[in-house]
Parts: sequence; structure tokens; C-alpha cells
Amino acid sequence: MTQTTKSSPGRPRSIEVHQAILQATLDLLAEFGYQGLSIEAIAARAGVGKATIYRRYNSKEELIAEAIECNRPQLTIPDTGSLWTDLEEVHKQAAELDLSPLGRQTIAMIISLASTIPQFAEIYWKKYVIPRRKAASIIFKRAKARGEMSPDVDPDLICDLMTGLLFKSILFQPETEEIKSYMRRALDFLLQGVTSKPSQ
Amino acid sequence: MTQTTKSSPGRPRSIEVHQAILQATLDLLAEFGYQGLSIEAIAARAGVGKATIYRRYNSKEELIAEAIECNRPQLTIPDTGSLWTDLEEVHKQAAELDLSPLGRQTIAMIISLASTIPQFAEIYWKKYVIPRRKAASIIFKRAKARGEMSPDVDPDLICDLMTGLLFKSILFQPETEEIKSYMRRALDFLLQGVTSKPSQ
Amino acid sequence: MTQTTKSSPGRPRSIEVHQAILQATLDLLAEFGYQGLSIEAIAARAGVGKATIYRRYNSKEELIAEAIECNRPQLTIPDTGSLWTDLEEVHKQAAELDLSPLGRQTIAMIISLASTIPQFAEIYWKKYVIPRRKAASIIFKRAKARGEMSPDVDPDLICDLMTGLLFKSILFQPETEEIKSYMRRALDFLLQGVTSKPSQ
Amino acid sequence: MTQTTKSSPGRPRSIEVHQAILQATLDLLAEFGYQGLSIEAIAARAGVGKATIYRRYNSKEELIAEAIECNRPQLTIPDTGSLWTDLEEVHKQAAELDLSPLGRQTIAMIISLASTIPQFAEIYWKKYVIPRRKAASIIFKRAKARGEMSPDVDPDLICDLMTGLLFKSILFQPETEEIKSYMRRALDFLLQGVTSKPSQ
DNA sequence: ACGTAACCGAGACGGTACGTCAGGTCTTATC
DNA sequence: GATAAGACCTGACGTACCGTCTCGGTTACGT
Repeated sequence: MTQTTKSSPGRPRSIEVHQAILQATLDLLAEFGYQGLSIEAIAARAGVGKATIYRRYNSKEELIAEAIECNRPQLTIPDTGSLWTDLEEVHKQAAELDLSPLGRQTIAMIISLASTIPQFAEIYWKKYVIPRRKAASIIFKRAKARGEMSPDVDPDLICDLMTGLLFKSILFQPETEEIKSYMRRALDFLLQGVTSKPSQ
Repeated sequence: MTQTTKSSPGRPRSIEVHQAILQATLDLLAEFGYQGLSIEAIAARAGVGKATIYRRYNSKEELIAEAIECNRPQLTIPDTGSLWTDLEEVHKQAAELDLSPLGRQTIAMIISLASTIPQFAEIYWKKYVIPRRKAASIIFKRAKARGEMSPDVDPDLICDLMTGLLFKSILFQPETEEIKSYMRRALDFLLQGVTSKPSQ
Repeated sequence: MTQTTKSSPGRPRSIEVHQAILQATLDLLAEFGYQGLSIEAIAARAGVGKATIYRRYNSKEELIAEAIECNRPQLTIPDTGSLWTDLEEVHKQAAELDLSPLGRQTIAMIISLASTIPQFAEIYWKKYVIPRRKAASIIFKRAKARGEMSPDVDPDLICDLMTGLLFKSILFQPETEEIKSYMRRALDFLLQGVTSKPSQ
Repeated sequence: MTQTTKSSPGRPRSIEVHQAILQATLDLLAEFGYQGLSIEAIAARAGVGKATIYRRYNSKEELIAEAIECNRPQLTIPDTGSLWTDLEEVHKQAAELDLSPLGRQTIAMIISLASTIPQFAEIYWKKYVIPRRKAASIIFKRAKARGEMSPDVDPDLICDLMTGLLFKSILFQPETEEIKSYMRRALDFLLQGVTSKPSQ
């Protein structure tokens, strides 16, 4: 179905151009936010014609989507042998990722776009929700196998509650450190009845 | 010191016009969403000159802000004598309010705008977060007094978790009914360990 | 037919206001020309409401017409006893009148408006053409009586030729002094064959 | 010095569009006059975006200038061998050109615009005054060579006097035929003393 | 003397056109 | 055939005035 090494006739699309477009997009995004981000400016910044962009993406949103998608690093799922140290690790990673300046900007924008363009909801779902749900699922499964956790806890629910709280915090709480501790407190609360937490 | 009946000179601003503008804004918002909401269309729909809008609001955002602020109905805090029926009632009210077509659109837009315009974060905070936190606080206090609930539960935390989840669901879950049942499940989970739930 | 002292009931229109409006109109006309002359600016300058202007005039043109008509000083027809000193005097008066900044602006504007608004053509005719023709007619008649001039010269033709030239010069010749000397030369040429010019 | 086949990069400006704009301008001008001539209407009539017009012209005046400039036919200088038949011919041409309905409109507008926008004075000067002065100059030079005319007559002065009279007549005299005969009479008068007019 | 009718300032009102800007499509010449 | 450049149509932007319409307040007559 898909041709693997089929090369179409004519000049191939330049990889440098591709990169330049994405980089320019991210630069301008970081500098001016989603508002004040024009295709015209991206083209100028990348030293590229507008048509070259439209040949690759059908809309501004698609372009931004790919720019974010390519740029966003992945979570690695820890396996320390203990539920709480695993969670600690995930919590640390997520905080680093999401609460950095660029991270906050990005999430805010994903949210913003998801609320208007359905296609973004999907991207977000794939790149953000699923990995976290998967991480939670794996960590919880291991914890259940170790008997650290009640077997009927729904990892997705926990994960969604935490993610929702994160969103809300990112939008409405400017203090990063407060978000971290509030999230931490929420996690403790959510798991208090269903796990055997070690005495700290 | 305070002038009670001070009236500026010149023709006073028409209240009908004011209302027409806000109504037109809400109508078009419900119909086309935030994108595709132009001042020109609002003016045309309201049967009003553009200048009349710009005389009142300096930007589209300001206008939308007031439209939402003026329109949004308030929650009434129930007092049925039982924690769970109270929650049932609040849950029903919130669902009706937030998950109606206009409600979803409005929330999505507030979220979207809050990420870029601080003023919107405030509106959301005042019109959404505070009332819900207050409702939760009162209901929980009564429940604690009745001994239905552990006294050290933080109502704000519960409320924020639920709000965050709602929020996330509205953005990424198109099925209204599924959101309702998922929210219901989340509430059960959150309160399972801290209350004496009646057998259903 | 006309009632002389009939006064309608109610407060009579203020004369000061009337004057202030006309003066403001002339001021702004001299300062900004016909373009850039807005009713709003006139009202502001005169310290008057717009309605007060529209109560008196149905259009900007009507207002300007009256402003000019009321303001324009008249030529006085000299009688020095000699054709050439009479002409000298008329020439001097007209130059002073027409080539002052306000004079140039006014003429330019009348010309400009005359092409579209018939009413302005009439103003020009009454305020510019007729007085000059009359002056020329009287001066020439006296000159003919004195035998200084051939009796079959048409004063209107001379006058119209001079007026047309002035007209053209005002539009296309910025240098006031050059206009004066060119007009002078034209006058000499026009009368050379039909008068006995004194040796200068 | 001059690049013959220099072509700037990018899509070249469309000639059809150019023509359509100018044609629409002239059409609307003839239909509604200078007042009531909006860029928006021109754009709509030409089937063109407003930006496309503003890319070419910085103002309505510039556009009108070019529309007129491109449209206005030139005089041809006759050479019949006789001053009076030459003048006859020029007179006929000018009458046909200037006193046609479009001609009157155009001249009125040139005058109108020249009085407010200096740039128009220049256009008029180049397209209107200079050609006529040149024609007069050539015809008179030939006449002087033939001995039909006194050698010290200034052709520019004659020409300007006639032009000025034409202007004045066009603005204030609605009857075309009367203008023609009056102009004819003026010409006779101007040249009576300086030429040997053939007996008619 | 006092009511009332027309005046006055201020400025809001529905409009029209302005000149600008960006979006997304197209047409060149060049690589 | 992809690219850089940039012209093209579309449509919304925010501004400036237009001419009309309320407002609250002020004269000056006519009873």
C-alpha cells in the first residue's frame, strides 16, 4: 500500500527548508504567542515563500501542530520497584516538562487550540494524554502486582484527575512552585485510601 | 463625596443597544464559536454601527468578557440535609449549565482566552471557580457538622479536581452523556474513603 | 408680503453662535483647505454642537457658501481721472484680495465646488465676476468719454480674459509675485491696440 | 543605464487588472462624478481587491490622475500654411475635445483637483498646458516666418489667456455653443492688432 | 410670573468609506 | 518539479465623519 522508497520525479523537497519552517514557527511562537503568529512572518523568518509552506500544510493550525509535535519530548516510564518512588519520578519529569516556560506556553496553546480546532484535540490526545495514561497504567499494574495498591483502582481516572488539575493550574496559577506542591498534595489525597503509603 | 445622580452631558448610552450587542455576541458565539466571531458580524446582527461597539469596548476580548459575565447564570447551593443528595443536585445543575451547547462553547472560549489574556483568567476565576468552591465549602461544612464526612477533607481540593476534570472533558470529549457519567464516577471515587456513603 | 418684525415663539437663534460658526469655518478653511474641513471640527472650534450647525445649514457646502459670502470684502471702483491709474488701482486691490492666503484658498475652493455644485457657481458669479465686470464697465466708459480708449471695446471680454488668467494662475502658479507681474503684462497686451497708453 | 529586460522576482503585476482598474475609475467617474467616487466602488466594479489598488496608487487622487492621463487624447498640430486656418483647426479640435460631455467633466475635475492637490496641478500642466502652448508656439512661429504676424507676440500669453477663458466658461457657462462663439470672439480680439487677418 | 417652545452644549446613534493587514491561491523566473 | 518572490482576491480590522437623535439645561416671548 505504502511505497517505501518511491522517489517522485522532480526536485525533492528540501529538508533544510522543512526544518527552517518548523524552527521559525517555534521561535515566533515563543516570542509572540499564538496571537501575533502569522504565516507571513513565519515565511519571512524562515526565508521561504508562503507557497512552500502551503505545499506542506493545509493551514496554519496544521503547521503549528507539527511544530509542537516534533518538538515535544517524551516521558520515560520509570521502574524503581516501588510505587511511590515511581510516582515521584513521573511527577518530577512532568513538572520539568510542563512547568518550564516553554512547557507552560505550549500547554496553554494546545489547550487554546484544542478548544477551537477539533483536530488539535486529537493531537493533544495522542501526544499528551495517551503517554501519561500509559505510564500510569504500567506503574499501577506493577504496584498492584506487588500488592502496594488495591487492584480495582482505575489508573485512567487518577491520571485524568491529575491532568485536569494541572491544566487548571497552568492557566490560572502563575506560581510554578505552588502548582508543584498542590499537585503533590492532590496525588497524596487521591491515593491515600487505595495504597499503603510508606511513612515519610 | 459620591455623586448619586451624576449624569454626564450629552445623550446617554442606550440600554437597548447595550443588550442587543451582548445578545448578538452570545448568539454568534453559540453559532460559530470564537473563531468566526467578527465585530462586523456582531454589529450587523445587533443592528448597530461598529463605532457603537468600539465606543464601549476596546477589543473583541473585552466585549466577549462582558457578554459572558453578564449572561452566566449562578449556581444555587442546595440544602437537602444530606451530603449525597446535595452533591447530586449540584452535579445536576453544573451539568445543565456547563454541558449545554452554549455552556461548552463558553467554557472552551474562556479557557482559550485565559491562556493569552489575563483578564479572562479572572473572569473564569470569579464566575466559575469561586462559586463552585463556595458551594463545595458550604455543603461539606454541613456534611461535617452532620458527621457524614471526615472533618479534615479540603473542599477546595475536591472542587478543583472535579473542575479540572470537567475542563479536560469538555475539551476532549464530545459526548456529553459520557462526561456526565465519568464525572459522576470521579466524584464517587474522590469521596469514597472520606464519607459514609449510603447504600444505593 | 414679508412680515418685517414677525418673531417666532421660543428662544431666538443666537447671533454670537452664528458668527462663531462662520469664523471657525473660515479659520479652518484657511488652515486646512477644503479637504480636511469637517463639520465636526468646525463645531468643536466654534464651541458649538453639531446640531446647531445643521439647524442652520443643510450641508457643508451651504455653510461654506455663506461663510464666504458674508466674509468677502468688496472692490471699490476708483475714479482717478485716468484709465491707467484706475486700472493700476483695481489691479492692486484685486491682487491684495485674491492673492492673500485666504483669498487663494477661497478662490480655489469656489472653483473646485463650482464644477459640481451649481450654487457655488452662482456665488462666484455674484461675488467675483459681476463686481469686476461692473468695475471694468464703469472705468472703461469713463475712459471712452475721455477719449482714452476706442469706443467699441467690450469691457466684459477684457474682464473675463483677465479673470480667466487669474484663475488659471492661482491654480497652477504658486509664486504670488509672478502672478502679479504676469497679470500686469497681460493687461498691457490686451489694451495695447485700443488705448493711448501714456509713456512710462 | 536602462535595463531592457530586467524583471523583478515574483509574480508580475497583471495588465488586465491594471486596465480594469482604470476603466472602472473612468466609468464611475463619468457616472457619478468625483464626489461619490469611492475606492471601494472602483474595486468592486473592477472585480479587484482594495489592496490591489493601494499597491499601485497611494491615494484616490493618484489613481484618478493616471486614469485621466492614460485616457486623454492628444492634440495634433495642424500645418495648413495659413495662420488663420491653423487656428481654425486648433479651435475645432480643442472644442471637440474639451466641450464634449466627458471633456467638460474631465476638465472640471482636473481644475477641482488641481485646486487642492498640488500633484494635479503638475499633471494638468504637463498634459494640458504644455501641449497647447507648444501648439501655439509652433503655429505662431510659422506665421511669423510667413510674415503674417508681428514677431514680438508672446504665444504663451495668448495661449494662457485663451485657456483661462475656456476654464472660466466651462465652469460657469452651461451652453456649449455659446462658449465656442465667445472663445472665437476672444481669439479675434487678441490677434486683431498683431496679425494681418484676411478679409472674411 | 410663569409656562412653553425653541434654542444650546454635548455626545450617542446607524452608516459609509477609509487605509491596513493577513489568509490562502496563483503565477512568474530560477534552480 | 520544487523554490523564493510576490501579486492576487477576500474579508475583517479599527478610525474618521457623516447627518440624525436624544439628553439636561437655558433663554425670551406670550399669556
